Amino acid sequence: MTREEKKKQTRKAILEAAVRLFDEKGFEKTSIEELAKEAGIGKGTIYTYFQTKSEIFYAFCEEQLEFIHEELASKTDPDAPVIEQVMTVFMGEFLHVTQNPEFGRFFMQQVLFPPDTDKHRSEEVDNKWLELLYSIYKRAQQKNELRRDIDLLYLAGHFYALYVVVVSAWYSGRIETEEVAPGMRLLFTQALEGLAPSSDAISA
Amino acid sequence: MTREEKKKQTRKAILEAAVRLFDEKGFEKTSIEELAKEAGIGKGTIYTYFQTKSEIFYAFCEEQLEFIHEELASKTDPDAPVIEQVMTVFMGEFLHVTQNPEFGRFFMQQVLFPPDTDKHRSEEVDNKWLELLYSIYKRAQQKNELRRDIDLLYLAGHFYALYVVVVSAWYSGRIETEEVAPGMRLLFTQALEGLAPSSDAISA
DNA sequence: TATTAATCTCGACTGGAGTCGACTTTTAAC
DNA sequence: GTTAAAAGTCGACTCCAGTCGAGATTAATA
Repeated sequence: MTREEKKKQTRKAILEAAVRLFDEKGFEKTSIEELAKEAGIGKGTIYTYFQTKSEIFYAFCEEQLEFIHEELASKTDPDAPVIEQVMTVFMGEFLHVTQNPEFGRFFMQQVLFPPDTDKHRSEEVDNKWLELLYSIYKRAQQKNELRRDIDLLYLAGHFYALYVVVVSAWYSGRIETEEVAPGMRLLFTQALEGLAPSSDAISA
Repeated sequence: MTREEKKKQTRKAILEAAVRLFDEKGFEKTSIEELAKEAGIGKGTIYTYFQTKSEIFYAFCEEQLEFIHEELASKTDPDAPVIEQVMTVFMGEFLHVTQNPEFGRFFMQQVLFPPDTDKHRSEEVDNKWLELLYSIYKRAQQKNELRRDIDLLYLAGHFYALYVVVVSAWYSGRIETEEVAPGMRLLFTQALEGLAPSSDAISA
């Protein structure tokens, strides 16, 4: 069907224009009208493909996620201590997200505290992450690096929480870029000393 | 000076109008023009008192914080176990922040990931919280409920991180309202089992 | 191919945040 | 008290996200 194909092409054209413009001028400074022009269509047409500007943003994130996921999956050594794997993943994410700080800020805001309309979208993004992290935690549990009586979700939540607060501290200007990695490592270590099965097992 | 006084009055009038309208219709649905009308001044005048709409929001937060702070300070029993004190504070904050979910969502977004222009403002809000929490952690360290070799900032960051991730889970619809308190308690307990000085000291 | 229904496209339009410069009020100097 | 400058007030204006309905394009039927 010619019609279906055309729709897919148009959708792709919008997304490609979005990648180009968001990368160049950031999300907030790119207007829908510009985006439409860049994609070679009318403004109103955008809204038959995406309901809001932020929905375009989510689609954009999914593309980026796909990319960074592959990179990270290949970078992490499944036999390294869990803290190293988690550091690799989160530092990779941090560097990627803050490459364009404006984009990253919006990304964090939307994923952590989505408006009702975007809940579903933000959940999908989250789930992709959880998949990647679950495999790390599960393996660590099997290797007895992490307590087995803790639910994977709470394990994931615990580490994720620490990551978020570090990124937040960076955005608030409370820590500098070079303090991010050591700060994160310190928090993870603190967490591990409690999360580890035996009392005085792991330490920095 | 009559002029100074007048300015203070006008500022107060704007803030009072803001409290009324934000409370009634939420932040995003209150337009500056309405706000100006309610305060009995012109739209442009608002901008001589506050640079952006979100700055009005921060001033509003400071008022709210003042209020909830007093309430929480009186509610927390300094002799209770640290986990109880922390639960009281964060659950109090959670209930307050999510009383108007739209407001709370915006609040969390702005305080955690402020745009450059609002960094200073968001820091002030944070610092007020840290003051309250520091006193709890410090006392707990003295009572040997918390490890003494951990910097207060990292202690605070650790608990705060867990609070944030729970609120985020609630906003993302991953947990229901009645799961917030037990979820938070579970995470705090996990954290404590590592943060506590001796190996098997505290447990749920 | 002609006709009609369904679908898609568009840009003029609405409403709200933030700007700007003309206008008004206060202060201060004489 | 007059007047000039400084400070404050205002709403018309710009810019942008999102809406809407009129017009164009495609699909389906005969």
